[in-house]
Amino acid sequence: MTKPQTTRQKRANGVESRQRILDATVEIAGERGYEGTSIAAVSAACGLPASSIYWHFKDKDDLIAAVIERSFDTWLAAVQLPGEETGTPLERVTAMARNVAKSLIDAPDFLRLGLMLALERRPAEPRGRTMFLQVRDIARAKIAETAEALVPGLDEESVQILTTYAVAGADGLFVQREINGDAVDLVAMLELHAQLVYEAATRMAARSKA
Amino acid sequence: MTKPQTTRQKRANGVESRQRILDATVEIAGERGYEGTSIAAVSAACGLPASSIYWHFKDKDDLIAAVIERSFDTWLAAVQLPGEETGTPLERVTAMARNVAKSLIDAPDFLRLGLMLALERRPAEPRGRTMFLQVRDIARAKIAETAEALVPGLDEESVQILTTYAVAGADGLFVQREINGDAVDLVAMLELHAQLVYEAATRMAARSKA
DNA sequence: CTCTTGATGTAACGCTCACTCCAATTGGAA
DNA sequence: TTCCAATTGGAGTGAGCGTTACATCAAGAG
Repeated sequence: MTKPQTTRQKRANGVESRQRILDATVEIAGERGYEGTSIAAVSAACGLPASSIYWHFKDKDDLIAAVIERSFDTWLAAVQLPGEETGTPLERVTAMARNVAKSLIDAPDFLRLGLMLALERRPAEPRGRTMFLQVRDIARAKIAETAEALVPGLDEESVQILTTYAVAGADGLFVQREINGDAVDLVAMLELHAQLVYEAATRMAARSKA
Repeated sequence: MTKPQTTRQKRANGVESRQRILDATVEIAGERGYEGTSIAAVSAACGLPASSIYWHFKDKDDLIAAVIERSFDTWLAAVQLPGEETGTPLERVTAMARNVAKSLIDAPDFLRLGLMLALERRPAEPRGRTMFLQVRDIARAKIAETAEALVPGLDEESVQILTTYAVAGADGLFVQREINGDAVDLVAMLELHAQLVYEAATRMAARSKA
């Protein structure tokens, strides 16, 4: 997900410029969506001319995809930081939810922009949308994995249902917070969500064994 | 929400034209979002020139707001149709969730376009977004009302938490279905959601009494 | 028939869009 | 010093945007 540094490049501020362009883009795209993100606006926000943007990125599609990629890296780093891997299964699930909540508060750009792209269905699907769905599947797979590890005895279908429900709850609560702002206590809500999902999981596992 | 028919107007197809414009707009806006919805595209889709669109609607903002308004009416009619008002509280909540699921499958435009508008945060907020948030609060109030009626003993804060969680689950599951298509059984997932919310509610009520 | 009003058709307006061309600058390599 | 390649600056492209002006048409009213 990060560029290999084959040749040392200190002489010009190319790398820094690239970051500044991405910073400006994630801000604007997170506010106005794909179509609403104009190259002129990005240029004004980062202080670099349009030609520089097109030197660093092939086209607008490429720029948006790069933003998704980088903001996913940021979010993934935030969500994986404190690896609380001790305690009861319920405690571990709750800690996981708390991490997700904090990371979504600290780095909301990834999910906000991603959901906007995901809801749009234009004829020629932009690369950014595909990229979002791909990295989202990675997160989904990790959740499924965790479910199987912490709640033994779950059949395949139950895991799928629980995973879908878990992701949906996170998405929905995130949307609520985006709409209502700090009035929504994302940490508390996601902890509640984790608890409810965990209970549903244990019940499904018990039913599956019987 | 609907126009009063003061004078009979049979001579020209004005009312029908208005509907055709709204139909075309909801289709395009549901695919491409606010900025992606061009008057030219709407004009091509409904077969009427741009001037007709501007005769029926003040500007693009007005057009999108009208689409939100009409699709909310459609959705509200769908969700209120079969008034299952008998049975245990859990059965009633589940029936309610089933109605919501069916209505979202039959008339997804309202929520899809609304969520897209809600996630966007442009400087000059479009009327369509405000309209969506308003009608969404209506739905939210109805859920809170139902919670208090079916689960007595809930304090104010618990009602707010439960309502937020209930709406978030519906939003999130809807998004999942928009992304993954028919692979997501929206009816089953929302029934599960209703069950989990109901159990959480009874537990909160019990804890509140103690 | 004429007059009025609702509605459509045609053609443009000024502006912004994504994108390109190319000259200028910059700093390390030779 | 000369050269080269990585960037930047700025002007410009045609296409599309939202919106408007205005002529035109259909039909009920007088």
